[in-house]
Amino acid sequence: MNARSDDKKANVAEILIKDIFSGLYQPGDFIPKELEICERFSLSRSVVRRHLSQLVDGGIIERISGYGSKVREYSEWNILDPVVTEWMTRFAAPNQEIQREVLAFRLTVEPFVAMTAASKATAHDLVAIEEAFHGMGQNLRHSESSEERHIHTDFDVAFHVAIFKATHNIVWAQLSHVLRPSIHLLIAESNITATDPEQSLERHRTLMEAIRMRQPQKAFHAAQAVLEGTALALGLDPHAGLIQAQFVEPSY
Amino acid sequence: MNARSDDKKANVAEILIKDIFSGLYQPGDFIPKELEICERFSLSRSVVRRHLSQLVDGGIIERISGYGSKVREYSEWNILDPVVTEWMTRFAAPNQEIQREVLAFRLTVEPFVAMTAASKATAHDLVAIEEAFHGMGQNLRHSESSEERHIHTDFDVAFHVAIFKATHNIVWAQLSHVLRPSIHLLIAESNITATDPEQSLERHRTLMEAIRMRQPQKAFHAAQAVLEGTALALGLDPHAGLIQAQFVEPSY
DNA sequence: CCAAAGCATATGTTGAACATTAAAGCACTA
DNA sequence: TAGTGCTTTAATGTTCAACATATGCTTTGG
Repeated sequence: MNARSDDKKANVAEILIKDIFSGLYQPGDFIPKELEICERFSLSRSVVRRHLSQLVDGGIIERISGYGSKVREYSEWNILDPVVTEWMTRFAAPNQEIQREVLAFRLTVEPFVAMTAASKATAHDLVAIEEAFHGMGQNLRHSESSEERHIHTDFDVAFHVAIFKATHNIVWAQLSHVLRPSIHLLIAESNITATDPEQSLERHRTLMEAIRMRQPQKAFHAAQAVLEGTALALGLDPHAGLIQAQFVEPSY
Repeated sequence: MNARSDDKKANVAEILIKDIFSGLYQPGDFIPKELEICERFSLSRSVVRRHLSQLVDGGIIERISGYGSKVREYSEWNILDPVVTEWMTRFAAPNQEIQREVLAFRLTVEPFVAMTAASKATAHDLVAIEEAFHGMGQNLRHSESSEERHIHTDFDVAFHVAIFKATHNIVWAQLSHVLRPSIHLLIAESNITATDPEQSLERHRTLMEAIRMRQPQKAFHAAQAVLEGTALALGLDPHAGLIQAQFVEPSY
């Protein structure tokens, strides 16, 4: 009877996810059987099965009828599933490998998104972007407590998502929803280790102004600069696996 | 007592999806209540609820406790969810609007993927791409029966997926899984109406060679050419709602 | 020694009872 | 008569228990 079994409201899916992320259950391993989980958390089979099916939907586990539930290889996980990215944000923050992959993807995609936004953004979009930016500035100045930092991070995420939406393309808008937790993860991590938050804010301002002034190419480079700043704050090499720089320069 | 109610094995989720795609239930409308569905298809509430929750996961419907299930706006749909793309592939084929959206999605994304693949592809990746390409060529020459055409389509899909994988980025690789059904849809449709399959094959070869020769810019344009060919075969305007054209043209 | 039948166990499916929520109708009051 | 609050009604949400099916292991017969 540990602390867990007393908490009737415990989200079994999240507890299992934590155990999987921590390495207690590794790919190939089998997690406890349904009835064991039922007994341990004093839950009915229905609720346990519903939670387990969340893990199945996320590609985390594979259920073998009459045998058990096996943890799948990391490459099989649906990391684009909003539920999974949410879990990753909350429970797998220290995983450098995944951070690097997500950052590489964003470095490929976000400059292009910013460029599109620069040519498509309406006044309404600019309002959203500007509000997020001002929120970042406000909470930057007195970011003593961890709570203040959290608010700053929220505005930072809102800033990036607003740019995705300003493309007025349903695909990018959808991707922003999916990437949202990942963006949150990267920002939260980088803000902790950020050496110069003022400079980061200035990079964001440059990006915002480029979009406002309808300067796609400038927006492209400004977005790159923002993400490179994030990469440096994380101690990652921003140029690992990048190619679009050589693509853009000729157009100057 | 229509034909449907006799088919006990009818997949309720798919039937509802078909009705929604056909416009019988439009965004804002309410679909039939659980018990009505139960009676109409002679199914228990458990199975009906499980199917309805699939639609909820896909963002297709919103369930309001004590009231009903409302069809959500198209923009709310999780078109990146593999299940949803699968449905779109199978039930929305005649829907030009959705085809256009899917094509716009790929036209936005695949040139970037090809570009990344050109700088990242290993010899092993090239083998996969080349095998798919040769498979396309083989089944192009004697594509009399519909079965032969099906094989050709499979190789075509494999070709595009192999390029996604060649980026060696887990996010792009995941996106290829998600896009797979959509790619299949577009290719199958375009192959039927294709006026010049030889020319299409040649465009694929150009793309493959660009990746092999590590020429990111050439790969970018080659991927665009392939997709524009697909668009023309579908009778769609490849430049409708696209933005990267203005980005690419300066580099000519 | 091998193979087929049987057993034990774990997951899959179903139906019913009960709980919760939201809209609509009704009565009471200012 | 308009408005407020309670009751009713009908839908969705939750839980439980019984039964069905699949898998691995054991036993038994040749």
